[in-house]
Amino acid sequence: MKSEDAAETLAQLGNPTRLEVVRYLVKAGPSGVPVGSIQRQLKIPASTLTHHLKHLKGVGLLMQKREKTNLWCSINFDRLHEVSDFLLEECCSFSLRESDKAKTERDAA
Amino acid sequence: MKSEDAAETLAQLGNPTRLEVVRYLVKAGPSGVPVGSIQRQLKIPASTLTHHLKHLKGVGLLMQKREKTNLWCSINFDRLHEVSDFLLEECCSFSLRESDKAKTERDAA
DNA sequence: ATATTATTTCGATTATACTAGAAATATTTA
DNA sequence: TAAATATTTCTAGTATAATCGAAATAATAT
Repeated sequence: MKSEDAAETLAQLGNPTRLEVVRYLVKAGPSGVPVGSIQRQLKIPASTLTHHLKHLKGVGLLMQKREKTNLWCSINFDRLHEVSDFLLEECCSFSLRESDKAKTERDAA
Repeated sequence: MKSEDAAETLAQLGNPTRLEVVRYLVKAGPSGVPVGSIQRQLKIPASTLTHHLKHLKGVGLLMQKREKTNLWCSINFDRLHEVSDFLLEECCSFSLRESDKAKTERDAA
C-alpha cells in the first residue's frame, strides 16, 4: 500500500463518526447492513451518514449493493487489513534492530 | 485502546506530512533524530514541522529528549503498535466467521 | 558579550471538513 | 395512481486544520 493511499485511508478512519460506522460494519460482518439500519442504530442524520459513507467508499473501505429499496453496506475487510498491515510494517521495520537495544545502550554509555 | 483515542491517533496519522514524518522517524529507529534533521531531510518549513510534531506528541506517538541545542525526536513504537492492533482487532473480529464464507455462499445459492 | 545554531511562538491566510435540515429522487406496496 | 419508505442532493453555516514567514526565544560556542 502506497504511503499517500495509507494517509488518505487513515484520515478517513480518523473521523470519530466514520470510525464508529466502520466498527459497526465490522460487527455486522460480510453480509452487511442497510444504510437505514446504521442510521437508526448509531443515530446519525441521514444526510450526514450518506456523506460519510461516500468518504469510506472513496478509499475503498466500503462496499455497497442494492437490494430492493435498501442499500446494503459492508466492510472491505481486505482493505482494512491493508491499512493495519501498513502500520505494522512501519512499526516492525525496526523490530529486528530493537533486539540490539542492549548493545545500543552500551554504546551510549 | 479506546475507540476515541484510536480515532484521534488515526486522524493524526492521516495527514500526509505527519505520516511522512512518522515513517522517517521509524526508519531513524529508537535513537531518533533532531528536529532540524527532519526539517532538512523532508524539506518542511520549521514552523510547520513544529506544528505537526506537537500533534504527534499530543497523541503519544512522539517522544522528545533534549540534548544541548538539539531536540531529539523518536517514535513511540508501542503506541504505533497499539493503533495497528486496534485496526487488526476490528478486522479480525470476523476472521473466524470468514472461514464460513463457503457455507454462506451455499446458503445464498 | 556577541555570534551562531536550533526551535518555537505569533499572526494571518486559505482551504477543507463536519454537520444537518429541507427538498428531491427513487423504489416498492396498496 | 397514491402513499410509504429509503436514500441522496442541495445548500449553507460553523468550525477546525494546514501552511508558512517573520520575529522571538533558548542554548551553546568564541
